[in-house]
Amino acid sequence: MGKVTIKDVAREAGVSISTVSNALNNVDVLTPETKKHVLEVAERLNYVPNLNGKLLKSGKTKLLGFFTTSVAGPYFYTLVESMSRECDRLGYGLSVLVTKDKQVIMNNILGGRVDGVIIFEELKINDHDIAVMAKNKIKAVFLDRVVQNETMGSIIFNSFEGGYEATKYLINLGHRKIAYISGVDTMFDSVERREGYVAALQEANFPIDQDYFLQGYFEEEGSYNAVKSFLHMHPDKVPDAFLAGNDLSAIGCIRALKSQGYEVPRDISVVGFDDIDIAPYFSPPLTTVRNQIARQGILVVNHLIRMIQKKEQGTVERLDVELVVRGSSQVKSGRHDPV
Amino acid sequence: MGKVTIKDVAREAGVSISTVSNALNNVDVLTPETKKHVLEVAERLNYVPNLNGKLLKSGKTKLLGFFTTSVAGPYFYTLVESMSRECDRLGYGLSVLVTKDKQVIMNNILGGRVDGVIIFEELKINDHDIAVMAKNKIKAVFLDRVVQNETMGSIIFNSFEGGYEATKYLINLGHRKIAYISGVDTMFDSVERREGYVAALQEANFPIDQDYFLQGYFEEEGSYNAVKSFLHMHPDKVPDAFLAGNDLSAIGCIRALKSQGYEVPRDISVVGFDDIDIAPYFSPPLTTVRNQIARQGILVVNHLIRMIQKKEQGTVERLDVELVVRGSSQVKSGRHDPV
DNA sequence: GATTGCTTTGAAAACGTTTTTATAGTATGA
DNA sequence: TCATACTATAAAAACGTTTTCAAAGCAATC
Repeated sequence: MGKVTIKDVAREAGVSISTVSNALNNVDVLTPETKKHVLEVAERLNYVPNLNGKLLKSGKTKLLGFFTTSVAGPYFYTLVESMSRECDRLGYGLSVLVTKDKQVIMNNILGGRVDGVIIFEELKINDHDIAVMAKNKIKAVFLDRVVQNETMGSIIFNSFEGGYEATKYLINLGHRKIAYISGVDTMFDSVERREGYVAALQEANFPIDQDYFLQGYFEEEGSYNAVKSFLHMHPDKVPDAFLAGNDLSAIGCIRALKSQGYEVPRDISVVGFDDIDIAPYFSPPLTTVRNQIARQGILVVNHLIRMIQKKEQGTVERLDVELVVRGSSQVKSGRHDPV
Repeated sequence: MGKVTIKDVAREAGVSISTVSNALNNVDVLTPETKKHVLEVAERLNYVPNLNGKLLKSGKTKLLGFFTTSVAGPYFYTLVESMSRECDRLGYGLSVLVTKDKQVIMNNILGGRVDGVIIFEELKINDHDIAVMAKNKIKAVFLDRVVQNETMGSIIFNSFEGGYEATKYLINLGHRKIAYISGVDTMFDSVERREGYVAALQEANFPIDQDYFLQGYFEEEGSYNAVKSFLHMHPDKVPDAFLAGNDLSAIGCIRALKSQGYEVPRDISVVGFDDIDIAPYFSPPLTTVRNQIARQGILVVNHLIRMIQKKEQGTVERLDVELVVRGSSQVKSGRHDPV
C-alpha cells in the first residue's frame, strides 16, 4: 500500500521525520547505525516515498512530455522508443500526449505537469504561442521547426541537404522530369526538402514545373491518390522519377505506379525519405535519404534535460542525412509508356 | 511564469485563498460578482494551477503507465495513439516506458510513479511478480496474458477464435497443406492463435505436421527468413496456404514467396492477423483477422481508471475478432511449382 | 572548568493546493 | 428585539515530502 508515510517510519524507528528523510536520501550526516536502523524500518514497513510530496517540494516532476498530433507510422515509433529508453536511462519518465487540439497541448505545457516538452505538431503552434511559452520559461525542444531562445531549441534533420542530394542523384542518373511529393505545405521537413529539390533543379538549369509538386500528406494512401490522379490528369507529362517526401509516400507512389502498369525502377525511379525500418524489405527495396531517427530521439532528450538541469541555453542542431541507394532507382532507360 | 500561485491571486483580488480555490473549482457558494472578479484576476495574472499541489492533496498522480518491451510496429502505435487520446479525454496522462529489463518495469510499478499500469511485456513477468504486485494492490491491466484478481485484469483478443476461423476459412477454400507462422512460443496471442489453428485442422481430420510450425517472431524479416528457409529445406512440402501470426509476418511471408517465384494468392494463399493500417494497401491487399486494436486501447484505459477510481475488481475481457477477406487469399487452384 | 566548535538529531517551515471549520454579516421569524 | 438560520467569506489544517535552522551532546582547547 502506498499508505505508509515518512511519519510512520519515523514513529516506528523512534526518530524524527528529518532523520528519516536524510537516511533515505543518503545525506551524509547521520551515524551509520541510525541510518541503518531507519532503512531497516522503512524496508520492513514497505515504505515507498510519495512522489507528489517529493515533487511539490522540489518543483520538478522528473517527467518529460512528448506532445504530438500523431504517433502513427515508423518515424514516430522509432522516435518514441528511442526517447523512452533515453529518458529511462536518465531517470526521467516520458509522457506521451497525442492530440490535434492545440489548446490541450498548451494547457499541458503551461500546467507544470512536466519539466520540459518535446513538440511535434505540424506548425499549428504559432509565434504567439511560442512567445507565451518563452515568457513562462518553458523548456522545450521542437522536432518540426526551428526555434531558439533562452529555454527552447530544436533538433531537426538537414532536410534541405537531403532534398538537394537526392535530386542531384536522380539528375545524375539521367532523369529530367522529376516530381516531388510533399507532405503539407506547412510542414517544416516537407518544405525544406522541396527547397533542396528546387535548388538542385535550378543548379542543373532544369525548369521548375508547378505541376510536378504533388501533395501526399506524408501518408501512404495520400501519396497513392496524388500520384494516381496526377497520371490521370497529365498523361503527357509522366515523370522520369519521383522524389517522395517520406518513405510512406514513396511506398504509396510505387503502388500507384504499379497500378497504372509502370514498373519501378525500370520505368520510373522513386526515392524516399527517412529510411524507415521496413524500407530495406520493401519490394523494391527503397532508395531513400536516411534520417537518424533514433539519434534524434536521444539528442532531443539530452538537450532538454540539459536545459532543465544545467540551465543551458536552447540550441538548434541539424542532423546529417545520408543517401542510401537501394532498388527503387536506376539509370534512366527508354520507357515505353503503357497505354 | 509558472510562479503565480493561488496566494498571489488571492492577494491581488483582495480575497482569501479558499475563495480563490472555490472560484476556480466552480464550487457553487460564492456570489457571482466575487467569482467573476477572482476569475478575472486569475486570468490577468496568467495563473495556472500547480499540478503537484493538487495531486499531493488527492494522493493521486493522474498518470497511467504503459510498460512494454517495444513500441515498434503498427500494433503498438495504433494502441499508443488510442490509449493516449483516451487518457487525455479522461484527465489522465500516459507515461510510456520501453525497456526489456523486467526489474526496471517492476521498480517503476512499485515506485508509485503512476496510479495504474498497462503491461505488455511478452510474459517475462512471472507469477511471483504478479503476486508481489497483488500484495501491494497495484492496479494493472495486462494486454498479453490473462490475469484476474482484486486489482488486476486483462483486455485481450479472442485469438483462439481467430486462429480457428481463419484456418477454417482456408480449409473451405480447398487448401490442405496449411502452415502457421508463429511469433515466439511464450507469446500469448501467438500460442492462442496456433491452438485455434490446430483445433480447426483436427476438426477437419487433417494431420498436424510439426514441420508446418514456422517461427517468424512477429516480424517482417523473421517471417521472411523462416519461410525462405522452409522452402529450401522442404521443397516437397510447399504449403497451399500460410496462416501468419500477424500482418507483418504475412508481409514477410509474401515477400519470401515472391522471391521464390510464387505468386500470391494465385499459387499460395496467405492470411494475416491484426488488420494493421497498411493491410488494405499492401499488394496484394491482405486477408487478415481483424483485431480491434484502437478499441483495446480505449477499453484498457477505462478499465484501469475504473479500478483506480471506483475500486472495481479486475476483469478479463476478450475482444471479438473478425475475418476480413481481401486479395491475399483465394480458392485453391492447380499450382505449377516453379523450379 | 568554561568556551568553542563539531557532530548528530529534532523541530518547524515551506512547497501549492483542497477541504474543513470558524466567523462575521444578514435575513428570517416570533 | 432578540434568537435562529443561513450566506458569504476567511482562517486554518492537511496532504508527504525536503530543507533550514536550532538544539543538544560531546570533545577539544585554553
